[in-house]
Amino acid sequence: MLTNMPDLSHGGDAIENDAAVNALRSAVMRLGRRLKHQRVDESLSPTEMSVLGTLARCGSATPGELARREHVQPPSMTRIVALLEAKGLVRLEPHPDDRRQKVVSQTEEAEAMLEESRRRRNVWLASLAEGLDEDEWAKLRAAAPVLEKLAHL
Amino acid sequence: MLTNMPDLSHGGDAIENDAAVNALRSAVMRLGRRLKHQRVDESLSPTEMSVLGTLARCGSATPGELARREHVQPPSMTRIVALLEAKGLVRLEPHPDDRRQKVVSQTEEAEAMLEESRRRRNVWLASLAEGLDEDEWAKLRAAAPVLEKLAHL
DNA sequence: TATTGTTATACTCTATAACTATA
DNA sequence: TATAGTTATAGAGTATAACAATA
Repeated sequence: MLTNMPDLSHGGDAIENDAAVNALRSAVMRLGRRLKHQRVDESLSPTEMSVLGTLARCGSATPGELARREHVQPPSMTRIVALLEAKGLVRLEPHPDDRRQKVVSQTEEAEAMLEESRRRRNVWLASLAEGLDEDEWAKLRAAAPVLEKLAHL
Repeated sequence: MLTNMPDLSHGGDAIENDAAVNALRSAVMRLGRRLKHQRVDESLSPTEMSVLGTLARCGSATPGELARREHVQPPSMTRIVALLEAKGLVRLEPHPDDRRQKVVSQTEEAEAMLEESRRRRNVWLASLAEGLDEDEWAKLRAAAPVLEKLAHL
């Protein structure tokens, strides 16, 4: 009896890809938990950080866009944006064309905080670097953009 | 004023490594959320799946070992193991040498379920494959073991 | 009538603290 | 006295359902 592998259109690496996805899945879950603990700012959840990162890249976005981007339901994003606003990290303005929507953008405080957060992450990075050799780091650097693409595919 | 980069011992890729970690962090958070939704078995949490995966690789382990491996506190692992046992996916036996400890191992049902889960993941994989080219998959395959190493470093 | 965002509520997962049993 | 595991409890984060306002 033949194994039931997917018939991927681009070639014969289906089995290797499957093994990679297996490894990825478990690594992503575990790393996610560690990242939660390694929080740079104790008062900011991972998703809040991620939203700030998105705003830093995109400038501004509506709550709905942010919810889709972060793969979170709209009510959850309402709460997250409200918390960020209460901390003075985002600003909410009315949408110019559609009075149902709002426009969320980051404040100067957020920008400063992201800079500080980057500095602190470097400490964690340096401690991790002990355990990886240069070849492993190279593989990580090469895969990072692919993982990002995968995350919002 | 000089930027405050960490002084990594192995060479001059500190800046690239930092960028990679940034990308990794946000990708891991987002992918984690998507994986939660893409659950193969609706009744199994990501950590439960991860524990089964560990048992499949290691044969058996004590609750304490599993907790350390999954980066979860002992009480959480107690609950997870109890749920898995209730579903008939793991078996608990007394430790041969130490009557405080227990030995957790997977059942035949778990093995069958993991096989089915692998099959279903392939469907998801195939749909994702549309968005990645062969070069990107190659980078992912190369990085997968490094991510696993990072996850339990 | 469809869409954006919000409110109210409940659920899932994990953590901390206190406890039991064994080493 | 220290360690493995458990019980009880609380908290964080997210989801679903029902609703309001606007398109």
